Order: sequence, then C-alpha cells, then structure tokens
Amino acid sequence: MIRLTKAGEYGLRAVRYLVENPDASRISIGDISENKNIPEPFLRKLFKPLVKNNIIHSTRGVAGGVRLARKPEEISVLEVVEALEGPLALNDCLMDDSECEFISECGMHDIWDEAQVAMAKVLRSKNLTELSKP
Amino acid sequence: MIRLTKAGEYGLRAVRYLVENPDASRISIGDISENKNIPEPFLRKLFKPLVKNNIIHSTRGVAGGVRLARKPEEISVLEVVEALEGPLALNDCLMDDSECEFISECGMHDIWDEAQVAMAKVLRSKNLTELSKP
DNA sequence: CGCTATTAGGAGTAATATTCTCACTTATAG
DNA sequence: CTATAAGTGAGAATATTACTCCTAATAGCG
Repeated sequence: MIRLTKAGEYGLRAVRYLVENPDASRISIGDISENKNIPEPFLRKLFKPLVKNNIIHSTRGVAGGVRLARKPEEISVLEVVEALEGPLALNDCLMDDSECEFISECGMHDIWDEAQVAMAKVLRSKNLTELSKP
Repeated sequence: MIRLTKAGEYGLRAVRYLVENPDASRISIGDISENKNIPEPFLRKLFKPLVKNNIIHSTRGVAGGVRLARKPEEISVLEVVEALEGPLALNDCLMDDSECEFISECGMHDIWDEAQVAMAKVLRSKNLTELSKP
C-alpha cells in the first residue's frame, strides 16, 4: 500500500514529543509511551536505531531518559524516517543490493527513481521544528 | 518500509508485458505468469481490480485472455498503482477516513501530504508506453 | 564505598495483519 | 458437450507489531 509503517509513525510521534518539550532535559520512554499512546515495549525498540544514528541521546539509570542528540533544526524528517524504516526504496529495483536484471530494458526503474527523489526531496527539506504547527 | 508491495510490482510487470506485446489480441494469464516469473494464482487476483478500474479487459473461455482496455498512452502509471494498491496514503492521517485528532496541531499531516503530492505528480505524468525503454 | 531504586537495552515469544497459494467454480468458443 | 481460461474463497506462510522477562548502567543515599 506504499505507506509508513507503525514503526515510522510511532517513532516520529515520539520525536515530536521531544521537540515539543525542549525544557525537559530528559524524558523517560514510559512517559512518551503514555502521553502519545504508543505501546511501550515496541517504542523501546524504536529508540535503538534513533540512538545509533545520532538522532537521540539516551542515559540509563535514575533520572535517565532520552533527549534529542542535536538541535531540532539540524535534524531532517528524512533522517528520522530512514533511521526507523531503512533507506527509501519504493521499488525493489531501487535497493542498493538489487539484482534486477531488467534495468537496461525496463522503464520502471527510472520512473520509481524519479518518484522517490521527489518524495525524498520534500522530507529532506523539513526539519524537526516543522513537525509541530506554530 | 515505504515501498511498493508485491501486488503493485507484479501487476505493473504484467501490464508492461501487455504493452510490449501489442499484436497479440489476447494473452492468457498463464502466459504472463510464465514469461514474467509471477506466481500464477496470485497474479489472477491482481487482475480483478485492474479489470474493475477499466485498465484491463478480460474474456473467459477458449481463446480468452486479457488485454489493455484502453490505449497505453491513455493510462497513467499512477492509475495502475492505485488500482493495485489502493489510493496513495503515505501516512494514516492522509487517508480519507482518517480519524486523526491532531491534524490542527501536528505538522506531520502537511509534510506527508506534500511528499505524497510530489510522488503522485511523477507517477501521474508517466503513461504505460514509458514502462519500457526505447 | 556499596546498596537500592530507577531507567534504558536486549532476547525471545505471542498475537495480528499482510501476503501468497491451493483447490474449486464459472464462463465461453468451437 | 468439452476443453480452456478467467474468477473466487478458504487457508498456509510470512512479516509486522506487541508483549514478557531479564540484564546493564547510573544517580542518590546511608
């Protein structure tokens, strides 16, 4: 159906929560889960790639929690989406390790590539401050 | 992962086969399945929405088969994709019957809408003759 | 210092949704 | 009437999403 998965949706929602609460130096995943209505165990897993990609910083222990690793203006929506969902690849033949043997004869590749570039351009042009309306 | 499903990929491949064989007045689904390496029982199902949306014309019985319902220049890639996958809806909040209560406060809707429009524009601008390279 | 409460991280399992396949039914030309 | 090919519904396989329970790190306190 060409759509964002739950992982992407929940992850973005969690990130939005952090952006909207800039005063809190650390917010627990439990808090986010409760406030944004996201299943907690699932949300925990989503933070792993966000931390790995230097979007989120986390600390364990008492008074620990998560926060943005960089300023929200410096993080693009595309970055977050790709961290959560893997690199964009609207069609299999656009994947890095694609073994499609038809590239030279088939126009599909070019069409999907163009569509993907258009989409990525939009997502790359938005930073996290734009997740919330003024 | 934001990608075309197998339904979309197989369906487009089948349609491409019809475009590339304009001389044959009718081609059997079995033929397409064999030539394009698509699981036959699954492919059969994909033709249902294509027929319903007036993209494909089918006849049963001896010497039956499928063919394009209109000239390939008059059918856009977007039409075929939406027939196979349902209307584009990159994010839940873009769906017609969305019950998202955050639209007014959340910038997500606008961002995904913009991304989706960009993508749809590309797919709408391509017709079926462009599925095969010259 | 070392104990304790607290919070992230991770492995493995269960539930659910999606994708795909099989077996059977219906229509049509000859 | 028969052979052929599309059409359909139930069920298997797979991927996604959700949960359980356990481990690791850290701040604060006696």
